Amino acid sequence: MSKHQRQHRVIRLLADHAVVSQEHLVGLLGEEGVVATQATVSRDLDDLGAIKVRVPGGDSVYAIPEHPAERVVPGDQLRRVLGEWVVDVSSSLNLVVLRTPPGSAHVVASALDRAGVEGSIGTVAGDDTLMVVAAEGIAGADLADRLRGLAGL
Amino acid sequence: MSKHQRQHRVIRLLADHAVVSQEHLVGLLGEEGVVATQATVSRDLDDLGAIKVRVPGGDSVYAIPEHPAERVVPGDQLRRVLGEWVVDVSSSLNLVVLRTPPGSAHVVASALDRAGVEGSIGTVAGDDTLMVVAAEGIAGADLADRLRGLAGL
DNA sequence: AATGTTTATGCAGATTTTTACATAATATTA
DNA sequence: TAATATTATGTAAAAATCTGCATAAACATT
Repeated sequence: MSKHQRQHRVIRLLADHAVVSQEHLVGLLGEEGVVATQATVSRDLDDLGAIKVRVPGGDSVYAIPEHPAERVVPGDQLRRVLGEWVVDVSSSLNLVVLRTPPGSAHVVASALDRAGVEGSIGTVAGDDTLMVVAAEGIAGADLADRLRGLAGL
Repeated sequence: MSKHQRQHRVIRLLADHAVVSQEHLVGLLGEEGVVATQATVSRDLDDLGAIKVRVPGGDSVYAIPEHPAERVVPGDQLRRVLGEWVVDVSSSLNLVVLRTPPGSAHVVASALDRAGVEGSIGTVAGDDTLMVVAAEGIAGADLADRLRGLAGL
């Protein structure tokens, strides 16, 4: 059971149950035969950008914000994705073009979107190429430099 | 410098230079400041599906087949990709539906395409979902079972 | 504020991945 | 075919990742 697979179960469990604590979540995972400790689910919830929200009745349950903008990919996680998948960065005017191995552009675009990179107003991804549109007043070259840094290039 | 990043350089170097041996490639990488041994580039070339082709003049150089179908993702590599990214597998008639984390469906589809999975005639990927079309005479459920196995589910 | 509950995190061990070294296997050339 | 050059691979070390334990920090309740 990979980390992604466990985290997918977490997402489903949060949708299906009113999970009030991390120990609760550990229990629910256990019922599915997935063993994990509170420390691990704490990190999973962090990875997934989950938040605890108050619900009518006074108690609070975990949930994953619908709107991606509310989710936050911690900088560390973004760096990990860029470092692994981005193989080239270039720019022109207000655009930054990132290259990836075949089929991987969406992974990177998705991470960038969720991380809400400062100075980027959006991304589009093809198969092995994605473009990041720099906000007005932001030079693509500067944004490119920043992304290059994150990618370790 | 991640493995993907190094392999991307290999692809570029093979396109730009007539690389006659793995030691040659090691040298070219070295010129770019990337240190790697012959054993490593041997595995890289394998990962990339590179082949050695005869060119006019009698010597043979490395190249990566244009047509993806000529490339082969070794079974081990495919298993790795599916195990990491596939979080759910289901099927209906001649279709298998795979779910992945957001943005990762293309990675999986791309790997499946290049691996040339027996009984699959093609894939389409969205953001977190991809479909595999089973060949006529192949039950989607059977194909699904096989993929589930590869994904460790 | 004190107590109890819940969550985050430093650290170490376990696991996985990557890579180099050494060498076996293969291919090439004389 | 023998000698040489090239490539593949078993093995171990290094590096990176993941996870549990222990505990600190944060939060809630009385």
